[in-house]
Amino acid sequence: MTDSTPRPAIRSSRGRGRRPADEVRADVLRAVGEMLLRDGLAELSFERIAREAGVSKTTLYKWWPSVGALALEGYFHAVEDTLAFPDTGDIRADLTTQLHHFVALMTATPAGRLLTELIGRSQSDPELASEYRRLYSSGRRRLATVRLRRAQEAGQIRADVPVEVLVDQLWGAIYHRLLIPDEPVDEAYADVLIRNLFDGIA
Amino acid sequence: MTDSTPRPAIRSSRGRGRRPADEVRADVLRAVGEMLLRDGLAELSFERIAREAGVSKTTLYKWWPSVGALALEGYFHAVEDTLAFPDTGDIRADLTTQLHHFVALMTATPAGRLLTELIGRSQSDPELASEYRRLYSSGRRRLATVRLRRAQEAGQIRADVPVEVLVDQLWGAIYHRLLIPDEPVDEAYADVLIRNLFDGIA
Amino acid sequence: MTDSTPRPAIRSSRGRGRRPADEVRADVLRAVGEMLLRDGLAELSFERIAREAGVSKTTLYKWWPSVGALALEGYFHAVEDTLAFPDTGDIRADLTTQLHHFVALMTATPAGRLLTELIGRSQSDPELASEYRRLYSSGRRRLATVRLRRAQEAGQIRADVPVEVLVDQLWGAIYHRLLIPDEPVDEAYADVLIRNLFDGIA
Amino acid sequence: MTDSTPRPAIRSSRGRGRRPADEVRADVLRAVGEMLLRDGLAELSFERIAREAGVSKTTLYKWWPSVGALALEGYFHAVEDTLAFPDTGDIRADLTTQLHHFVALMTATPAGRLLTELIGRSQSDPELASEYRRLYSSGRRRLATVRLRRAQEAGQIRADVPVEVLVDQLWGAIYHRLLIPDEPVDEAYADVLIRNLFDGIA
DNA sequence: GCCTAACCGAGACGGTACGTCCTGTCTTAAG
DNA sequence: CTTAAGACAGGACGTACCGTCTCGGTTAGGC
Repeated sequence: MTDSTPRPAIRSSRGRGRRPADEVRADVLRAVGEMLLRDGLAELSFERIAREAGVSKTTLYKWWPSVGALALEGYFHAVEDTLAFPDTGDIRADLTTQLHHFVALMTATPAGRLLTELIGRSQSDPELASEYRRLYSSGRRRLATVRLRRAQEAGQIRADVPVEVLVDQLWGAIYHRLLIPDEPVDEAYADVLIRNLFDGIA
Repeated sequence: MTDSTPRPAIRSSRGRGRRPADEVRADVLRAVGEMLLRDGLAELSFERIAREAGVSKTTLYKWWPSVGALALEGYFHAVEDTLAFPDTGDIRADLTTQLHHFVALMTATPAGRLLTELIGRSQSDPELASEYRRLYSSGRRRLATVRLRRAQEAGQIRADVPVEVLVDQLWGAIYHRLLIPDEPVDEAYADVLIRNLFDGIA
Repeated sequence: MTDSTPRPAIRSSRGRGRRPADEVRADVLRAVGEMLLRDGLAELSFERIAREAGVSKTTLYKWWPSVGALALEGYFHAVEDTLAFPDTGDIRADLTTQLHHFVALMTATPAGRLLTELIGRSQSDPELASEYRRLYSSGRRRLATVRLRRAQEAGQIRADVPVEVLVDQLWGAIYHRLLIPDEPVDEAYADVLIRNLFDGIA
Repeated sequence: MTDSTPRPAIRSSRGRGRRPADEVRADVLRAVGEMLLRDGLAELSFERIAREAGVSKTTLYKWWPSVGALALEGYFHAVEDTLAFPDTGDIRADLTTQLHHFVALMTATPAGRLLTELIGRSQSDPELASEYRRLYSSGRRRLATVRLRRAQEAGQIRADVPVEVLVDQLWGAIYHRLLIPDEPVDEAYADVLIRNLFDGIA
């Protein structure tokens, strides 16, 4: 970490020759992170990123297939949302803890807006879509299913329940309200989600 | 549906003066509908719509606040997906029927892609977002909550369950898989959604 | 003169029905005069005039063939440059007087810029060109030739000199410097113009 | 003049990347020249030029400050009116020769209309005005004054005559009739201009 | 003094151009 | 030979204006 000053494009000299790839990547991701938090995904473009990061468009096109894909990487660089899944042995308590954290992250930090913007853009950016899907399936969804399956083995969830579906009915339900925000998202809402599933609604 | 030929702006005569507003609106919506089904939302732009509908950009900007908002109206003009909610008295059967229809619409017709693209774009188009929210809350979501509340009064759903949340845990769960398509969406999936809620998972 | 208040478009009511033609014309010319003096000819357009004068475009198109033609009329309404030609019997003195006045008008008042702008626009606006030519030939040019011809009859100018050419070599020379302003225009310049012609340059 | 076919953008292939600057400039000037001779200055616009030259608007805006400025350059590219000033030792004969050529150029070729249109537009296009002034002062006006000053040193013109003024009273007088065309412009007219000055009119 | 036709205002309409921004490809120069 | 720098063709943006036209009202002229 020799050079982490903000440096909003002072460079200006240093000629045009080759620079170490890692240095360039770092510059790009730092700039994208800043821009995401400052202006949101909508304002992002290869053009602006190149200008702000002091990097040529050629380089960006070489390493990232679309603005969205680059934004996704910049998002993780900037947000670093570590949603570790607790395991106290009580699945219902652990789910409550986790969903409360998730709701807080989505509603009280910039991560919420960025995430919905990323999902939004992925509807028309195939590169972003597949990358996002990859990260999501191997990340958040997997963490959840692993923990749920352990609870199933412990007899806290019925054996004939496909646990992946629970992910949709818990986190997916929250995403639904984030993406079409006509109803509030808060901890009470998360509690109801859990209660409905565990106690049944009949 | 007597006239579905492409018809790339035959008009061509009739001078340039004012035309009856209704005629113009009809031309626009017809063109947008065709373009949506043919190319998808991503290819849509005021510029292209104006060209294809034989309408001036000024007119478009006067009546619609954003491409997305216009696309939304064109979507309903083209798709007209009437998802009436059945009421046989058995809520669980009715939900199954409705969700099966919904799944079919989303996976077997162009409506699915258009819908997710619209939700996607609404993440960065406030005009589209508020219009979509308005239609959604007063449309699909309301139809569902009304039916669910009736079931609640009939004692088929526990009284302390806020029925709006069920919308998120049924349709919202489906939207989740449509928007982040890493797991399949089919009738069996819909059945599990219903079973989990009615029977509970514990 | 019942209503000569500035009135920058207060109207706002009074409905839409027919108004006396003279009242409308007066409103238009007043507004055009103001706009010309304020912004110059380049900023003028039927659209803006209609807005500022509280008059409909239909009316403007009905009475004036082009913006330039309307501007020309508005110019005379606003500037009212009465360049009467003196006649003391001494043509050289009278020319000096007249040219000094002309130079002053062109360099010290807005009339100069407006006039060159009008001549400029007339190069691409045939309606303005012919109207301007008509006014010019029957106005300034005629006043000058009449006075010059009288001097010729009085023996102050050689009989074989076509006096119309003198207009070009006096006022025309000044126009030249006004239209391609690479040399100064002042009273000394006017004096030299007269001296060159009367004394010869050989 | 081997290639004067219209050629409405044959290129069409070659992708979209950067092209050698000289090639692009040449395409632009050729197209502008053709358009000027075909349609005149009034029909010229950045939009049309871009379309016809197969060049992007960005490029035009980068290199030329206004349509007029580009037209001026295109004019010289197309017309190439070399009005060399003869020097036979007899200034009066040389002036006659030169003015006859000038009159012919202005009345018998498209150059005349283009020139007056350019001067016209320069009244409301500062970029064009300053560029035109620069070219005019360092070109035609300078050629004339240089030749006139030499005649003055040779005693053919009185020493106290500021020769720049003669330019206004000869060419300027012609411009006057070109710009406000209410009197004819021909060789006889040119002769009178010279006679009036050299012989005096008194 | 009433009615109706002529006319006006308001402004929507199809177009064209503006000047800016961004995309994805390509060239040139520097290292 | 890679990188930076950025020019290039293309296309969309949102705005302004043009000249034509529709619509709704008002007023004035004919009765």
